[in-house]
Amino acid sequence: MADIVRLGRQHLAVHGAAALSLRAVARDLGVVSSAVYRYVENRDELLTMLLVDAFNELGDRVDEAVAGAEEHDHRGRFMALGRAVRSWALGEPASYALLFGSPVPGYAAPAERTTGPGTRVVVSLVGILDAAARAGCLSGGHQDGHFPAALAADLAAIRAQFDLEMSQDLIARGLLVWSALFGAVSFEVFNQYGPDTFAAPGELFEHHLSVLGAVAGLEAADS
Amino acid sequence: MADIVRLGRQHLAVHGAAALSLRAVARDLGVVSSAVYRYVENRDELLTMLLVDAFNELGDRVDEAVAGAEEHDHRGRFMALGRAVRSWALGEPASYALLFGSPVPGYAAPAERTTGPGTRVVVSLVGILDAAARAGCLSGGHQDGHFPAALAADLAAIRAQFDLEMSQDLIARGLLVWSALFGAVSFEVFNQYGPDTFAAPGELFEHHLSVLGAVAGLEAADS
DNA sequence: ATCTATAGAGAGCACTGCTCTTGACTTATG
DNA sequence: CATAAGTCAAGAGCAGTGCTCTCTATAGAT
Repeated sequence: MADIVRLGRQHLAVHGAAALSLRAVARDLGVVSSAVYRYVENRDELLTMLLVDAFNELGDRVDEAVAGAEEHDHRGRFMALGRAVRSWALGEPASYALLFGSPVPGYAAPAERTTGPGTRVVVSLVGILDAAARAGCLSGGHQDGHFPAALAADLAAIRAQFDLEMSQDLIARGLLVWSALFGAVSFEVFNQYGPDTFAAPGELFEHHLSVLGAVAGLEAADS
Repeated sequence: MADIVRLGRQHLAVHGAAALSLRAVARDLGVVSSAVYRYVENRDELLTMLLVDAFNELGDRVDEAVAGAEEHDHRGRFMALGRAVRSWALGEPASYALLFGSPVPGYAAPAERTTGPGTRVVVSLVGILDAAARAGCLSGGHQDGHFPAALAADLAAIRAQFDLEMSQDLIARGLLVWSALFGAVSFEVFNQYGPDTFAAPGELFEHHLSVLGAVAGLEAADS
């Protein structure tokens, strides 16, 4: 019953994740509450459906945005990815909160159904960075070194898992940029900067993205 | 009734923010549910109490850590701040989620009671950065410029509000570092890196902190 | 025509936040 | 000392929640 997911998304957007009520969507569906249990195992399963739905929507937006940039403009692709994440998050704050905010109490996302869609953004990001590295467009730290042993092992494992060309240093920077990107988006979506601090949050984000690109090793195109 | 806050914190830590139940803390208090309404207006007011409590605990930890570092070792103070945030967050994930995760549905923190404690960390951070700037220890971007007008105005307003010496460029970088720090912590606390990705999350964080210090303009001390 | 699968209704259990009324106990006051 | 005021907690009750169970109506297949 696709209607259930549709109405669930609507409720999610209006009332937030933890207030998602099966009875309420049943009401909106014009049906008694017990009836929806024919189609949905659980409140948690509905939450999982909405979770993978949101993950895929975000992934689609990011893929579109990245594909819309020049293939060899690695920095442009990175900026497009960042902007896509931000604009989706601002447009769907409740879904964003479900994906990247505090975990819903008593709910654990089933890894086997969510890890695939849940990693699309980071897969896209490492794809961009590794392509830049292979093209020789990633500045800084071209060799491994000076990492503590355990961290070096973790980074090596990641490099092996994604079959990357990048040095450990660049992988570590990529991880920082990844978390920093979502940190910046979360601050904006969750209003962590304080009320009415910025008249132009988009411009601040653009600045952040630019600096993060440099941190990742993507040089600013000389304009 | 300090016991209510104490038991509330305990429930928060065990069951999470959105599952905080007045009836449950009343049960643990050995009292009927209506009785706690003598001392607490609301479920939301209990949440607010826990919120400012957590903000202050985090602020205390950060202040202690920063005070424990050499006054003129600006980079050391920054690293101490970051480590304090991370260790508190990992120790009190539910409180951290309440402060920096998705907003609790139907709950809006009363600004007049939370903005004070809620800004202690960022006040400490800008204090560190501005002290470094005044001491001439902040590298990069010593003059304003090349910002869009609206963003430049926002940054100028921040500089005026906190009476800062730093250039607009350094303020913008400080904001990025601020949000990136919490992004990195959130990724770790909320398990966003994926399950079992890192055997040594602390070392990765240490790396991130080091890079973020450089982004803010704090040069690594030559060792 | 009968049999079966399916969709939904309805009642019910245990839980939640919250309100209102009632009663007991303590303290201050005339 | 007796009475009035104030404080604390209990209990009932309302509306909402997730979830389970049993029952019924209907459409399609045999």
